[in-house]
Amino acid sequence: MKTILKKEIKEALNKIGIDTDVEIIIDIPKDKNNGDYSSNIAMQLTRVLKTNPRDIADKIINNIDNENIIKVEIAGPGFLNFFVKKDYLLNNINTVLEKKESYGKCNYGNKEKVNIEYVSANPTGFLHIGHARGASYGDSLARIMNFAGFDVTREYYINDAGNQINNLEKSIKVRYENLCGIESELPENGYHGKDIIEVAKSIYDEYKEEAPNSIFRKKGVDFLLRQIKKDLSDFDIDFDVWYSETSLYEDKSVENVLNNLIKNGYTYESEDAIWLKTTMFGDEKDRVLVKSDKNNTYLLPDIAYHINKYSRGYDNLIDVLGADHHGYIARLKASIKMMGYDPDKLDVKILQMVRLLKDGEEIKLSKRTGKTITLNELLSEVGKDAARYFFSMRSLDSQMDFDMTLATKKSNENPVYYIQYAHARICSIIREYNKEVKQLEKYETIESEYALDLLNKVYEFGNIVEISARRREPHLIANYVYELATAFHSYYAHEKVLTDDIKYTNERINLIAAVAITIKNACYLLGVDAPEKM
RNA sequence: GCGCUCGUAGCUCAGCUGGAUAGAGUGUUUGGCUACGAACCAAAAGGUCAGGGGUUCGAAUCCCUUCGAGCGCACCA
Repeated sequence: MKTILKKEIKEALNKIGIDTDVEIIIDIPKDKNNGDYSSNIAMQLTRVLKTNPRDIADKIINNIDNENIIKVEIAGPGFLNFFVKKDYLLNNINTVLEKKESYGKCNYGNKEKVNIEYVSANPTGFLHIGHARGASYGDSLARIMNFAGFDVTREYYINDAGNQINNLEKSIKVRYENLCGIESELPENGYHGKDIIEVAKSIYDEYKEEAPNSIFRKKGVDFLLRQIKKDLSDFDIDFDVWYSETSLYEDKSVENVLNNLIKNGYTYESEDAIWLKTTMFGDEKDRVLVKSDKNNTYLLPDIAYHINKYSRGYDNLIDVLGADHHGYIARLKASIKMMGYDPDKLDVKILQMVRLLKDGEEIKLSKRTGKTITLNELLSEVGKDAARYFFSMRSLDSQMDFDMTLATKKSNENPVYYIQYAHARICSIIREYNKEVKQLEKYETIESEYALDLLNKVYEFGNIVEISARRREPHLIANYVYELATAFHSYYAHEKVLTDDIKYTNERINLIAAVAITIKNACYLLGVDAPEKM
């Protein structure tokens, strides 16, 4: 409908002899007295044409003629308010029933290849609540972009090669020795969490007191990675590719990248280390690639990794990182530029920190002390749907508080139940109806304000998916589905669905069935279930 | 000190990238089940959009500045 109106306005402008490249924007006014749709085009054009916006609006109206448009009004300073026939809304009921789980899909993405990398937590411990936000965001974004017609790859980068793995190895070994009754102290940068004790225990169970030195590293990474995969899967988070940092050493990518950078003169040696001239491309200082002890910094293999992703032919790369990594973006992008790739194709999404509260007091997360709340604990205490929705509903930019006591004790206050309740209610009515839901040729009895509001919301869904994908903001879907549930609950309270009038009933059953499909699809995009009973 | 992200109702947050009277939830006050699920609906109250300047027909939104918060500013990852 928006595109029809845009075209209509464009043609009207042509008829008046106005040729402009000003984008025509169609809005849906909050107040229904201002029409079904509105445009501010006349006000936009005042700057160009230097005439009164109401005069321009008047001319446009006189040149608009479309069977779907009932009337156009000029309002306020010069808004064009369109009132349109409701047929398109009513016909949309059949569209929804026909498309079912693919209702809301579109071709906005044009099959472009997108790689989204998220979570990518080091396999040095269990996932904790801080990872949950990124996981939730990345997964929902992948679902949404996929729905919007992108060819999405979900990827997890496993940092199984760096210094932190050496620390992991040492930490496990100490815990293992403790189990064997040997006194032993954790190293300075060791991991203190109970997850490490679990790893040591599993090794002890397998080898008793005769574990060979060589196995701690591999056993540790394997054990933790297995647990990470399980936790993510319980959280309904999937990946297509698990990319190992070690493999970048094995196939010489890291070496090649280093040689390439040296060859092209982007490096220099100083104080026995190899530096990269990232300041050439906007970074605030140059960065070390190879330390004086000949070990690589994190940056070098990460460049190799990103170059690998580029060379796999993605049109767009998305990295999801925590706020504590934002200073890292500039050097990464500078490096990518040096390697001859376009850094603008890489979009780094920064998610703000989650502050964890318990009984209103802040709990500091720390891997060193091992004081964390794991993803696993979160799931068992709060539940997957409540947790997923909670993370989905806020924009990435907001720092959020997660109050465990509130989340567990008052779990019914989580808006996700409000949404699921709407879905369950509809399913319950359809069960009562106890007949097959079939498309109807005509819808003639649906006309109440509540029903039309509800239909409008259902109709909006495709548009919301597209905006959400374009802006890469899943929280728009979360807000949308909440509003849809509100529209349904309100409708439900004002109008009965099941009556003795068969035609009346059939039309309304189709209406609410379409709502249920839309709720379910939106919930799917958020990784939330839409149960039929609760 | 310098960068990034923010500051919106008592609290937690939206606000469709500049539009019409700034919206939800929660909390407070009130009304509604012998109706297809009351985990619901309806109503009231609650605002200097952190403060100050600027840009224009029009600013919570863009620019400058002050104040405040979180996070960065490693030969850590």
